Formats: sequence, C-alpha cells, structure tokens
Amino acid sequence: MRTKRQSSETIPTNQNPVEKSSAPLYRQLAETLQLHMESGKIAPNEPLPAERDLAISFKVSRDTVRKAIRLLEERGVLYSDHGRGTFAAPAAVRQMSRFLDSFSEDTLKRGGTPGQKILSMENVAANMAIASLLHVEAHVPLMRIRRLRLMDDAVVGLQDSYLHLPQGARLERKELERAGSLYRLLIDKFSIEPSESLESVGAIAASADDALLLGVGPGTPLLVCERVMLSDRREPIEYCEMKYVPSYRYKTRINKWSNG
Amino acid sequence: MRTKRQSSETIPTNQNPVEKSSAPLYRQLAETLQLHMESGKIAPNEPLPAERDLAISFKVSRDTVRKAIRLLEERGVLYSDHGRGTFAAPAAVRQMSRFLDSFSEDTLKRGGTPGQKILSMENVAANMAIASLLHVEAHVPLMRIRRLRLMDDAVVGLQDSYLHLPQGARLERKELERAGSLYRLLIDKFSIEPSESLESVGAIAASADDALLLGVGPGTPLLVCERVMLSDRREPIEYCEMKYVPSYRYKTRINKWSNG
DNA sequence: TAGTGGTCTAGACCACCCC
DNA sequence: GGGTGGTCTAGACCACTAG
Repeated sequence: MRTKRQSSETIPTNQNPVEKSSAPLYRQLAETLQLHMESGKIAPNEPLPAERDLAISFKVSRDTVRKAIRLLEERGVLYSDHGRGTFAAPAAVRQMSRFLDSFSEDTLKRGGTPGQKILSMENVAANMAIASLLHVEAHVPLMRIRRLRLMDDAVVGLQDSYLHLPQGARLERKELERAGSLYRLLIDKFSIEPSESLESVGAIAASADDALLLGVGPGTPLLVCERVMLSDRREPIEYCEMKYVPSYRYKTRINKWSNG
Repeated sequence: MRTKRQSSETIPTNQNPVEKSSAPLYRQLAETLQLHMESGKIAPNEPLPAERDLAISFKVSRDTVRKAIRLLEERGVLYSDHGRGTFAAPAAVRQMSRFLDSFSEDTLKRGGTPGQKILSMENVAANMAIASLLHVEAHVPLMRIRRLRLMDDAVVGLQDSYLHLPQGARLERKELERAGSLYRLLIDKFSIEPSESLESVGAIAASADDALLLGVGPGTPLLVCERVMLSDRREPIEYCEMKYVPSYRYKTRINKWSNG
C-alpha cells in the first residue's frame, strides 16, 4: 500500500483515458478536472492527487497534466504551491473571471439577461484624439455606434464605439441587432479577432444627455471605462467609451504577484 | 546560407549563454530578451528569431525558450501567432500592466511619487458584512487603517483597510510609515504573502466626510474599488475600500479571449 | 512546400515543505 | 526522508500560415 498523502478521492478516468473531441489533450484533461471539481468532489483548499499520479491515471505525460493545471489556475479553479500540492480554489475565487468579459458574457454570468438598444449607427470622420488612438489619419471614416445596454430590461449602460473597419466593409443595423454582440459580428463577418484591449477606468458625473438616456439625475456619478481594442495583428480596431449607472459594477480577479 | 525568414537581427548571446544569477534559465532568458527589445532593436510588430533558432543561440532547449516567451507574453512584451511567428508588441501594450499594481507601484510606473498620510490605526470589532467577507466570526478584532494616498503630494485617494492579523500580531504606526507599503510590511513582518485579490469597481458620490478629506466638493463622482485580498493559503487577509478623485484612473490590459 | 508555433512524451534533477 | 511542485532536456509529430 502506498504511504502517500491521501487526496479525497481518485478522479474517475473516463475509460478511454481522456479523448472526446480533437481538442488538445491538456484542454480535455482540464475540462474533466474542472467538471470533477465543480461537482464538489474536492472541497475548497483540499488537495488534488499529485501531478505524477494524475499523469498515470489519465495515461498522459506529467507535462500534459501540468499544462492542464496551469490552464485551470488561470481560470481560478485551482492553485498550486511549491512543495505542498495542488488545491481546489475557494468558491469566491472560482466565480470571478480574471478577464473582463464583454457586456453580454458578463451579464449572463451574473444570471441576468443582456440586451441592447441601438441609438445610432453612422459613418463619421475621425477627430484627432480618436485618430491618434486608432493609429489612423484624422478624417479617416469610422463607424460610430451608440448603444444602450440593458440588464433584465433595465438600462445600465451607455456605449459609444468608434470602429475602424477594412475598406468597403459595411455593417447593417439589422445584423448587429441579430448578433447581439459586436465582437461576435466582427469575427464572423470580417474575420477580425479581438485579442487584447487596453482599458482605463474612472468616475465621471452624468451630463444632461447621459442622464436622460440612462434615466438618472444629471450629475449622478457614473463608472466610465474607455477601451482600445486590438486585433490579433495588434492593429487598433475600436475605441469605445462606456458609462454605467452606479448600481453596475465591474468585478475581476487579480493575481497580485504574478510578475517576476 | 539559410533561406529562412530574416529577423531584424540576431540577439547577442552574452558569451556565457545566459547565466548571471541562480534564477531559472527561462527567467534569465526572458530578461535578456526583454532588455534587447526595450532597447528598440526590434520594431513593434516585427518578428523575433524562431523559437528553434533562439534555442540554438542561447544553448537551451526549445521548451525553455517557449517558457521565456510565455512569460514575456504575459507581461505584454511580445506575442506569438501560430504559424506566423513571435513578434514585438506595440509600445502601448508593453506599457500597460495586466495586473493591478499596488498604489505605490502604480504611481511609480506613471512617473509620480507615491505618498501616504495615515489618518488612523485602531482595533475594531468586525461587523457582520466584513466578518462574512473575511470568513471570521462577527466581533473578531480587526485592525482598521485609514489612509490618504498622495501622488506628487496631491491627495488622490482614500483607503480604508480592515486586516485580519494572526493572534497577538501587533502593527505600529511608525512601521507602516517607514515601510510605505502595507503589503511589503505583511510580507516582511508576518510572512503573509498576498497571492490573489477579488475586486469590484464602481462609481459613487463623495460623502461630506470623503469630500473634506479628498479636497473636493460633496457629491463629486469618485471611483470606488473594493477588494478582498487572499494569502497564499487563500485565506482572506484584508478587506479594503478605496475611493479616488475623478482625475485618477485605473489602467489595465486585458487578454480578451484567453479562456477556452 | 517550407517555416513557424503548438502539443506531447519520458526521463532527470532541483527546490521546497512537512513530518 | 519522502512527497510535492518547478525546471530542463532532446526529440517527435501536428496545425497553421504564407509564398
């Protein structure tokens, strides 16, 4: 009999070791592990089996196990400590995404129903400030989209996007209404893959216009978030300013000391 | 002569391949690569040498090169595209941390001088709300620290921390004043290593008290950030509420689609 | 089709934590 | 001392991109 640390249970190895789709092994393994932990089999801060044991159970190399663990660590599902072991993360951590989701995703994750009301879509000439952010010449045509964002039919935010689309690209109001998500549309229609965004968050008083649209009093404190979105080629694609009513909050999880 | 893609230049391999300290090889390599890129030898969006070539140049395995690249990718220094290559990131990305820094670090990074004025340090009994967040019984003694945060001698924020310290731990005002950073003190004095934090960001109107302390008018919109900080054992250590004047902004970089 | 990054393996040794 | 995660290697093959 092995004299090693007992982890709560062995994880069922699914007969055929891992496979189900053609996704990389380590992703399939991560999926399996995550499901196993979400089903509550391993209590928060309780250890998983050791990496070497997982490798044997699932008939993969230890390196593949480690890749799966790194992925779940990013998702906040578990964490590893040198010399101690790998542990299930507390629920509070697991529930919080490390990445700011799109409005739609974020709302869904909160258990709400996302919605939008398109206020306007028009072609405008870039002013100097926005041209500089998007790395284009001033007066280049941009598509400006103004939207109200709804959560469970209540107005929570106001988005003002400036898109730098490829030459001749056209975007219809109907398409956006149908897609629901602007980024979904960029991917599907133009093969533009958002990869990274630079954000700046602050507080601002609602202008008369803002107040009217958001249904709050003028001067109400709003959460304002500016974003420059980059494509996979790191070209600036979109500048967006978002204003949210005080009841709306950004939530995020941060690894404090990940940097070397 | 090799007929492969030309990267702008080969990277000087530092005679003795990499070593200088006893840090892991991949970290040393990352450091070398980062310095080389920050010196502007590779223009934004220009390719680095291929992983296999870097491995040969630096006399390390390809896997070690890949680990260094992953690290620099997290720091926003470069990015890799499957089948295309590895590229220097645009300056705008490189400058933005993916991790919310502590106030001191953040201020330094912006080129400012961080400061603090301790308003009060006292032992208080946990109320139900805070007890619940910190996973302690109500009425457990906590240390409450209220501080003004300064940037270049100007008041920009108000922090209100509740610390759950180990039994009998004592914290003197002088120590905190000397250390400058609360987290630095936790590490050095109590071996408490902050590892992760859960944050919630919103907007709020300045109360009369807030306004007085921050030197703004009552009702001024403030950026408010609540945080629960976890130790390396994932025990909640601190609850902190931070309020910032409108001129102060959080900046961060987000990998939009890192999740699977 | 050639070159690139992405995945996977099997094994070795080191660094750390705890009994 | 014995178990754990962390680093490192050398080599193989796959998947994607581009000329």
